[in-house]
Order: sequence, then C-alpha cells, then structure tokens
Amino acid sequence: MLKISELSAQSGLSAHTLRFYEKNGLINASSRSEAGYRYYNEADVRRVEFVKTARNAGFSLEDIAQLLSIRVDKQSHSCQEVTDLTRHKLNEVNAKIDELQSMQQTLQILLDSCCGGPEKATHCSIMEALDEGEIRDQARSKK
Amino acid sequence: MLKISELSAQSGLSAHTLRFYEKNGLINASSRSEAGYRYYNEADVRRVEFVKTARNAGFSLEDIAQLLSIRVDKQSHSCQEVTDLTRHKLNEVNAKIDELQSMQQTLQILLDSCCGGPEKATHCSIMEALDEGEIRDQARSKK
DNA sequence: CTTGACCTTAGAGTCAACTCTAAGCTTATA
DNA sequence: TATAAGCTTAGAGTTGACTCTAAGGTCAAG
Repeated sequence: MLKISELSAQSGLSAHTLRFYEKNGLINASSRSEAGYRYYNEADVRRVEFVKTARNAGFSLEDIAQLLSIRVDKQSHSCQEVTDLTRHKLNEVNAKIDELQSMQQTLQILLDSCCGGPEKATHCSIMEALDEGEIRDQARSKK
Repeated sequence: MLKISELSAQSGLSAHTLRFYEKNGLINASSRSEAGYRYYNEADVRRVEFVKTARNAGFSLEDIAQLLSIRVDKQSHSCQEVTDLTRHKLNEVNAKIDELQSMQQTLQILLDSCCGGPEKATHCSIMEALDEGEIRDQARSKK
C-alpha cells in the first residue's frame, strides 16, 4: 500500500495531480487510514499507470474517463467503441498538425526572407510581409 | 471611417474581439463619435489586418504586441529583433509538431492493432496496449 | 514533547484568447 | 414617436489541466 507521496514519486505525477484526478473520477485510493490518508493498492497503481499512458497517447481526461469505464467492464463494450475514440482523437491530432505545419511553413518563409542582421527594421521583409498580409489564411481550430 | 460592426464585417473579427484587442493594447480606434462610438480610419484598419496576419502566422497576442511596437518605430529596431521573435515562434511550433506527431504515431499503431468490430472489448488490443503501458513516454509541453 | 515533514479539505488561481452578460445610451427606420 | 438594432462599459464566464493556498490534523525522529 502506497501513500500519496510514494505513488507520486513512483508515477511522476504530483500529489496535487493525483488528488485532482480523483476529484475528476479518474482514479481512487481503494482505502484510507484512520486519519483519512489515502492508501493505494496494486490495482490502483495500475489504473494510474493506465491514465498516464493514455494521457501520453494524447487522450484528454474526458476521453480517459470513457476508456476507464470501458476498462472496468470490457464485457459490456465493443472494440468499435474503443477504435471510435481513438480514431476521433487521431483526427483531432491530424488537424492540429496540419494547422501547425502551415504555420511552420509561413514562419520558415518569413525567416528565409529576412537578413536578420543589425540593420534597422525600416525595410524588414518580415514586417513587410505581415503588413501586406500576403500570408494565406489559415483555418484555426476553435477548441 | 468605419464603425465597429463595419470593421468586424470587413475583418472577420467579432466586435467583442476587436474591443478585447483594444483592451490589450493591440489596436485602437483613432477617433470616437460624440456618443463614444469607435471610428476606425484606414491606418487603424491596416493595423488590424497586421494583427490578423500575424495571428494567422501563429504569433501569440503578446508576440504581436512586440511586433506592433517595432512596426510603429522601425528606425529603433533591427531585423534581428524581428527574426529572433520569428525563430523563437518557429521553434515552439516545431516542438509542438514533434509532440503531436509522436501522438499521431501512437494512435495510428493503436488503431492498426485493433479489429474495431462489434466484438466485446475483453481482449481489445488497444485496451491491452494502454494497460501494458508499452507506449513510449512523451515529452509534453507545459504551456 | 517538540519539530518538521506529511497528510487532509475546500476552494481559489493560472494560462490564452476569447466570449458573453447586464445595464444603459444612441441612432436609423417605419 | 416608437421600436429595434447597434453602441458603450465593467466585469464575469469559458476551456482544460492543472497548481497552489490556507487552515488544520497526523506521525516519526530526536
């Protein structure tokens, strides 16, 4: 049984974050000491690791809550539900990458166009490009 | 001279956003009617367009404030300042892309590994992979 | 028995970039 | 002249994922 600081050390998540995840229904300490201290058993630790792994894969806490509810009762859920979540997340990630790559290109072009020296910015080609607005408009994701 | 709703229509930014930008020192209406209505002249409109363009390129509002302060007094600033800002932003964008591409790969591998069918999730390989934590750890950007 | 490290809670604060609300003027149209 | 559309402000709310604070209880070592 681990105390919260021990789980924190082991998992790399702060005690604050562990409590925050608990408040949001993601994890739980399966028992408490008389004084109310959280004690985590092996299953708790595995659940925390699951959350960490899913978070690393890019899932939001809300997504993870869904994945967890599937995890505790796999009988009642299908692979399709899991792939749907995953595909949806992948689409989001892809959209974000597209957006960033477009910015990357723009910024690279700007950088390449400018001398970058100690010259006065009076004729700086970056400033000119921004002034002209010659940069293609870009779908910006809202959320 | 444009009223705020007219500038809004022309620029595609909401009146709310225009006021918000003003509150943050990015833009200004160079004059006001007797009743206090904002009136934007051509220079104002150009400044708003500059902000829009810079935002599309990926600059934060804080970056844009800096770019604007260079813009109004190019004599006192060098190309290097401008490229520094741009390079810094490019580095941020590149880091974010790396992070997202790593997620993309992970998610794609997960998706490829799972049947995605109506089968019960009892042996779902995505759930298993998340359980095993076999997914490489990933630097997650803080801000 | 005291000190200091650790634990508890509810709740507030942070970040960025909006987005919206309320309450009250102003202006254009019918 | 009445109505509706549009403008003003200060200030609060949104989102996601934390991060921190305050006020207090607990526990092990010296």
